[in-house]
Amino acid sequence: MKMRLDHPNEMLTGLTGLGGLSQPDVGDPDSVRKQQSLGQPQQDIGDILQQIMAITDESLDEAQARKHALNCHRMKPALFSVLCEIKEKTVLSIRGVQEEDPPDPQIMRLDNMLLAEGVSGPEKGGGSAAAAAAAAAAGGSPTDSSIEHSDYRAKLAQIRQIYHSELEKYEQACSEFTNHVMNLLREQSRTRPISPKEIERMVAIIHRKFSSIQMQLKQSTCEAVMILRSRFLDARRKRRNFNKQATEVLNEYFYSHLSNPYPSEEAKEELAKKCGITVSQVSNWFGNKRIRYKKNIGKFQEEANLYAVKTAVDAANVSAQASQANSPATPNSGISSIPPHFIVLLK
DNA sequence: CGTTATGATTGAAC
DNA sequence: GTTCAATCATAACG
Repeated sequence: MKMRLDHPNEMLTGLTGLGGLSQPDVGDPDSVRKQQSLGQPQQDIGDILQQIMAITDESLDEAQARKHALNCHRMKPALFSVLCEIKEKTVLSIRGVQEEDPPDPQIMRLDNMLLAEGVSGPEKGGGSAAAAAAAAAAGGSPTDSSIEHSDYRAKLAQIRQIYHSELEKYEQACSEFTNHVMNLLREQSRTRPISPKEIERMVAIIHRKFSSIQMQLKQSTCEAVMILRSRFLDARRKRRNFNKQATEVLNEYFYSHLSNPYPSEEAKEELAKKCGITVSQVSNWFGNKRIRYKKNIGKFQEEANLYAVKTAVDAANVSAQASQANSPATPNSGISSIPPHFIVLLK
């Protein structure tokens, strides 16, 4: 199975666009420069670009020094307060882009499924519980089914491992990136006003972006699990016949209740226990048997006679004992020739 | 091989 | 929910 997982870096590039979004143009380096040369004629843009392009490693120190000088400029506090004022006015327009919806229904759905499948959640113990339940549902003799499912479990564990390592990677990348951005903002807050709310908003944006990637991961993991399930757990692919004794028991019941071959829930449970199969398998068997018997009664005649004799003997024994004990029991089982309305009266 | 038997699944019906 | 009918996919058989 191939897991299509997008690399975190891809979204990092996408995030930069979002980060700048709706950010008022009050604090870029350009405006700082303008503050410094407030009284002088406007500098040519080309000039500035030239300066930027001319920056080299050696000039970085110089730039740092200039920045420091800027911070210590006597006009700085006053300008900063002006910026704060502007910001105060524009901050109103920023609001309203804040509505959140933390309980994303889709991610909840995926989470639930991964949990049910044993991919997320507790280690091995919980993981094999789902597999064990599936094994029980698949039925068959317990000897060979465990071998098949060990393969399944190994594959599931593999998916699980990939899922968790990817998840961890994403989380690490997310916190790293968040830290980076926060540091950047904190650094910038020395030259432009940045409210804690803004930082919060930024962090929220980052987290949202990362959680959308997480959802992709969860989605593809779910897909992989579903494929695995259909490959290994689709019992149709590895059908095993019931053992002889089980079919014996089922046939016995079927032909001894031929007039009404519909076992009740309790009867099904008992048959299931006797045959070492599940209740739904019993239901399947009776469903198949009824339709196939009806379709070609002739073909089953021999079988019917065989079991009829068998149960007739049993019934004879039972009724003999019963009639010996007390009142004549109703030989209601077997190929009863008593009309339905009499049976009703006898109940 | 092809054929038949058989357990499971699916979709419609009640 | 169950049952029927058709169908699928495999096992068992010759």
